Parts: sequence; C-alpha cells; structure tokens
Amino acid sequence: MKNINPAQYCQSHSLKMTPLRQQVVDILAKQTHPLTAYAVLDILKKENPKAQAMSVYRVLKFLQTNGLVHRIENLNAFMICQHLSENHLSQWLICESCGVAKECVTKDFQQGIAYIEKDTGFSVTMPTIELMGICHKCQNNADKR
Amino acid sequence: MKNINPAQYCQSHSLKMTPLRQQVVDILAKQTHPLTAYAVLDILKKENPKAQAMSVYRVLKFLQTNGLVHRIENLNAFMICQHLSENHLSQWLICESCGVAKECVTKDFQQGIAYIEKDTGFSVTMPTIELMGICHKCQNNADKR
DNA sequence: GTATATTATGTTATAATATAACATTATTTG
DNA sequence: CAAATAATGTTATATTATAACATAATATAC
Repeated sequence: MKNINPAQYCQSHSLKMTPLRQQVVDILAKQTHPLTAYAVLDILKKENPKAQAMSVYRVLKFLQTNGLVHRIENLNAFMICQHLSENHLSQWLICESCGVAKECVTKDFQQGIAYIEKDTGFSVTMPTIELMGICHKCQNNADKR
Repeated sequence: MKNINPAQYCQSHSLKMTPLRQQVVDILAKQTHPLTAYAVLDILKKENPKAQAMSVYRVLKFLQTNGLVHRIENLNAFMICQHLSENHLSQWLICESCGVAKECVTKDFQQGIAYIEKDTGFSVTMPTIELMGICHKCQNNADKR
C-alpha cells in the first residue's frame, strides 16, 4: 500500500481521473514549491492552450476534496499530496527563503487535536498546520556569507 | 501580567498605538467571528468615512507583525489576539457552522514543533494551526433537529 | 440501445482580496 | 529647528476566486 499513484488512488476510491485532472496532477507532481492556481494555469496552457482559470480552480477543488492535493493557505497555493497512501493530516514545512514545501509528520499534532476535541467538544473536520520558517539548507547558506 | 490590553501591550513593547490602529483594534476586539479586511473597512468607515482599504491592510499587517492580531488563513480574515499577555502560538478552532473562532492551547503542538525542528533542522518562524470543524454548540443544535 | 439524469468542462463576466507607487502629514531625533 | 523616519492618504492595478449559464461527456434507467 506504499507509493500509490494518483490514478491508482482514484480507482481505489472510486473517483474519476479525467484527462484534465491528470494534467493538473502531473503538473503539481513535478513541483518542489507550491503553485498558485494561475501558476498551474500558465503551465497547463502549454499543453492545453484553451484551458482557463475556472477549470483549474474546479479541478484543484476536486483534488483537494479528495485528498490528492493540499492547499497551502499561507501562500494561496497548492501541493501534491506527498503521503497519498497513508491516512494523515496536512502538515507542512514551508521555507520562506527557498520556497520549498515538505509535508511533515509528528504524532504530537495528532495528539494535540485529539486532546482539544476531548477538552472542548469541538469536532475537527479539516486541520491546517503550516509551519513557515527557514529550512536547514537555507540556514547553512546564510551562515556561509 | 494577565488581561493586558492592546494599548498597554504597545507601551510595554515600545510600539506606537495610533488612533487608526486603535480604531481597528477596537473593531476587532468586539468580534467573535473573524473579519476580512474589507469587513473591517466597512465598520471603520462609520466612524472614519474617508478610510480606505490600503490603510486597513497596513494597520492589520502592523498589528499582526506585532502579535496583536492573528490572521486566519483559511478565511482571509483577522481576529484579535485572545492571549495577549502570554507567549503562545496562533492556534485556532473555527466553527464551519456558526463561524465562531477561538484560540486554543495545547502543549502537544508546541512539542510537535520542537520535535520537527530537532528532527529536520527546519527553524519555524510562524506556525499556522487552524482547526476547522464544528463547535460543541452547533453539534448539539444539529442533534435537536 | 436510446432517453434521461448526472457529472465534467467550456466560456464570459465579475467579485473579493491584496499590493504598488507616489503624495502628504505627523512624529522623532540630532 | 532641520532632517530623517514613520504613518497615513490616495489612486491605480494586480492577484485570487467565484457566479452564472452553455455545452459535452458519461452513467443509469428503462
């Protein structure tokens, strides 16, 4: 159940992977940095010149709703899910210097959410955990100057 | 050091609390729901008819940078800081049904961030933790129907 | 297999959110 | 007080997102 790809994921979740959706997935899968909807559109237009913003937003919404893509709220941008096969929260490390975004995992967040739900009766449907900061590499680069 | 107000906070942090900033703070302090910048503007205009979007964005940015206001990224909206006197992360519970937003606190998030920093070398400058969901009250209301 | 319903996409227009650039006013500091 | 800095005013415009309606593709019922 590891390294499942988006098309397989759609099959096993009875979701329809259309050509347009696949194009958007393929674009996002190549990125190390989050892309805005319009940045996706610009790339998409190279292979699909008639593509339009509305379609991109619709596809992104579908992909996000179904867990294939995460939205980075701090950047109004999107990343492909990096842990497709696992049941997980969207937790991101986003470097303010180089712009690279990586999914991160720690049980503490899961625990924190469980604690808060128990403590307050609040039922979490969608957690957003985004840690803006400076990645290890960029810290080293800064040191060298 | 409890229940410090924004003006006092500015004094103790050598920040300038101008009339415009105070007006925006006062508006936000009355809310249980996050307000967008333009929603703040609409209210602000009642007492300050010449106020404009640019000014509101500038004031909000100042207040956010200095920890008096938090931005709710999921809503493009702003809330007054509800724990001004304490050193804390921005952690929010946001009800998708009634729209009420509350700051929440759990050590687990703090721990999770510490763990990730140690594990990856990533240095967090600004965490965003937003838990969208349904508050206790709204769950009860739904049950009654 | 064709009609009907449903889902996906196309298309145009516009709403909502945010910032750039430059001018003016107020405040601080030497 | 002069010069520098910070805050706000003002206009224009960029960026992000959705509404509304049309058409095409696919699934489902008969």
